[in-house]
Amino acid sequence: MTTQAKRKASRKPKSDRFTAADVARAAGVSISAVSRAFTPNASIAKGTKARVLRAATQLGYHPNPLARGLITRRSGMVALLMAEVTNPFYPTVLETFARALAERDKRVMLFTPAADEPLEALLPRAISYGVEGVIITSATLSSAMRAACASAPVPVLLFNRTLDCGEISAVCCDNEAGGRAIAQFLAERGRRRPAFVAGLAGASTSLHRERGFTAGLLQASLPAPIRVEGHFTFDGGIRAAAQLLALDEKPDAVFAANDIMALGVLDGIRRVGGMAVPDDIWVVGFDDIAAAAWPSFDLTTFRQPINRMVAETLRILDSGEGDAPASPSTVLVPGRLIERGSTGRPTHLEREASDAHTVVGS
Amino acid sequence: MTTQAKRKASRKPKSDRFTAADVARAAGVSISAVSRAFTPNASIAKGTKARVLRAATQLGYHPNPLARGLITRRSGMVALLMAEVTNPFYPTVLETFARALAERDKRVMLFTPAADEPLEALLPRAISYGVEGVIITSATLSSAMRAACASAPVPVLLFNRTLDCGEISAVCCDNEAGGRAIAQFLAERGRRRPAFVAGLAGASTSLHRERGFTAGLLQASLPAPIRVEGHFTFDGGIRAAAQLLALDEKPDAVFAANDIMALGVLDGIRRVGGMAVPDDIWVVGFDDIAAAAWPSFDLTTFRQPINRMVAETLRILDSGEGDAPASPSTVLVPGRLIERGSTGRPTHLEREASDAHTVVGS
DNA sequence: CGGGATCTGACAATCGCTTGCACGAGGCGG
DNA sequence: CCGCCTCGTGCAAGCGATTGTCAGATCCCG
Repeated sequence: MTTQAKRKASRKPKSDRFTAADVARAAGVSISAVSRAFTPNASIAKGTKARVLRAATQLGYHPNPLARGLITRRSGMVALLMAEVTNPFYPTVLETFARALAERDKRVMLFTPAADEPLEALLPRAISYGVEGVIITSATLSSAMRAACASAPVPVLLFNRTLDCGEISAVCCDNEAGGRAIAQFLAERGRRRPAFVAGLAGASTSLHRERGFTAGLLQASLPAPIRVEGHFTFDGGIRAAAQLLALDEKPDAVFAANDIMALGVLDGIRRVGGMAVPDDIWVVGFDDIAAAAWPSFDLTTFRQPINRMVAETLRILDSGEGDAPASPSTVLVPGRLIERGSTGRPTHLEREASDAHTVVGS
Repeated sequence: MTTQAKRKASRKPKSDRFTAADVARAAGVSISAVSRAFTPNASIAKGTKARVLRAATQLGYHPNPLARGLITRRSGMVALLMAEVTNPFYPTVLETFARALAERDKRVMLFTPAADEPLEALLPRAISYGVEGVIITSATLSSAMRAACASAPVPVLLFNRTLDCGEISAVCCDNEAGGRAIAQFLAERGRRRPAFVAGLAGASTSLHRERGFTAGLLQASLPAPIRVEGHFTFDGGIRAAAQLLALDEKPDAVFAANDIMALGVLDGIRRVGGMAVPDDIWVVGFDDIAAAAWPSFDLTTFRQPINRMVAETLRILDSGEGDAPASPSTVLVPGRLIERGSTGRPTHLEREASDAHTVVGS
């Protein structure tokens, strides 16, 4: 009663939300009981739990994540450090994470490094929010950052990149296998002068894709690829195409380390003129972003299984929440080559025509 | 000393982070003083504040946002409810918000509605995290949602959509003016049979752009546009193009309610064949996403000033944090027509050639 | 039918911080 | 030179939850 009076007297109504005390009163139990009702396998009688939950539902009560996080250090939030939002691959990743976490009743907190700000400044901030884990998708990692990650009080995970030192867990598409698959594919189809458009210098993704690609070519008795830089951007791809087509001995196949560059390469080739895809030159990307499937591009690419990668990431995160932070593990998820028009596969229109057995006049 | 011993003896080291108590000890003041040092215009002597801040910097201390949020209800987080992450316009918005908020030392918490989940279920969850504001970018708003927003204990803002009832604040590009500008532009350049590709039925953006477009056409003594639906998606744009080109009297200009549909329209036109852009038909979009500028598309579009829109949104958010939640306001930010090849402007290549006065052989 | 083992739920301390309140120290005018 | 007002500070009571501890209720079995 006093509490109620006090609550009423308090100037601000605070919020219309109910607290554990309200639920406790409604269910005729103590606050602890309410807490336990919401704590998995806590010591509470089945009947009491049911009563509490019913009252809670009726009042629309949910435990306050902030208050809970203050004590348990588990706030129901996961930090996502993401730098390259301009690459369409990452928004998809972001969305997949958000949905997958929402299913576990967790939220994603986004950290985007400012231009001048080093990544490692973000980590303590994220941790101070009591996040349950940190997922990093940034292309390169300074060694200072590496150390900070390894000694963080919460699990830190790398997504779509790996680290040679086995200090930090990582989930990644099998980039090397992908590069090799592409090399093999191109070799089998009779391509003889391959080129590679690299991404950023320090990025493991670009590195591993290139390594696999080169190895695969070698295995097929082809020369190492002509190599140009594309900086992981569309414009970089355009410039790369210009460079490649300015060569005396032009390549007959280009593998760009990601889709956005590959699209740039396609546009660059069109712009320069004189060579046509796929008649004179083939183009292959990596990621399988939505635009790769657009008719204008119809880009052959290596699909990264985002769903599986996200699922693996969260699995590791969950397993790392025990007291002993599970020893760092690196998970490589296999991808898949998606064959489209940029490597000679009939375009939609032609496919439809050839698929149509009852086509008039055939 | 005793405290220190206790801290050491405590089983879990909790975290290596320091608390206000540590800083207080280091600076030789009380915990309250530390708190006040970090509270803008709190009653604290200048010297004390400096001493505290120095100690804090030395220890790398930052107030715990969770604990602070528990009391003040201001956790330094802003919720972003965003449904359509597949439209490349929104990742850019997301990033802009993240950066702008980071400058104010705030974070963005992302809420993505699950397929079956109605938007209004997300709002209480967001509020329970003590967010300082909620920004909604979802296309349509149920009336239940509207009511929930209006009575929320924190400022709720609509981004890139407006509501006729003036209950909720909104920041939006001036869509109607944009539609009108496009109509005027097409009319002046001699287009005579306009078409409009609509987005989603209930979306204010599509509605207002269409209204402005139709009004502008009327003003220029042109007929109302032929109208097809595109559902705001690339594939929808492709289908819309097919529909339009199947007509007996084909349009000579298409305005799609957003860029992603416009790109689809371009690809659809190519695929159907028989008509060329811009020789036979013009295409205009809305948003100015990155892909609109790609040479393959070279799409004329109406640019939304994301930076200004985000700035306005945060301004309203800040102003709404006083006790009296400022009366709902709707801000319309002007956009700008970006003329490119899809409406007859010379392509990059041609521009470069004509710009180059010293071109060999000219 | 009674005693001990097993549960269950209440009490209270705690997480890290904010803030109303009271109090002591100065500054100033009278 | 004194009292009053102001300013700065520390104390302590929370914010809304979790959780170890412990007393009372329940239950089983001899």
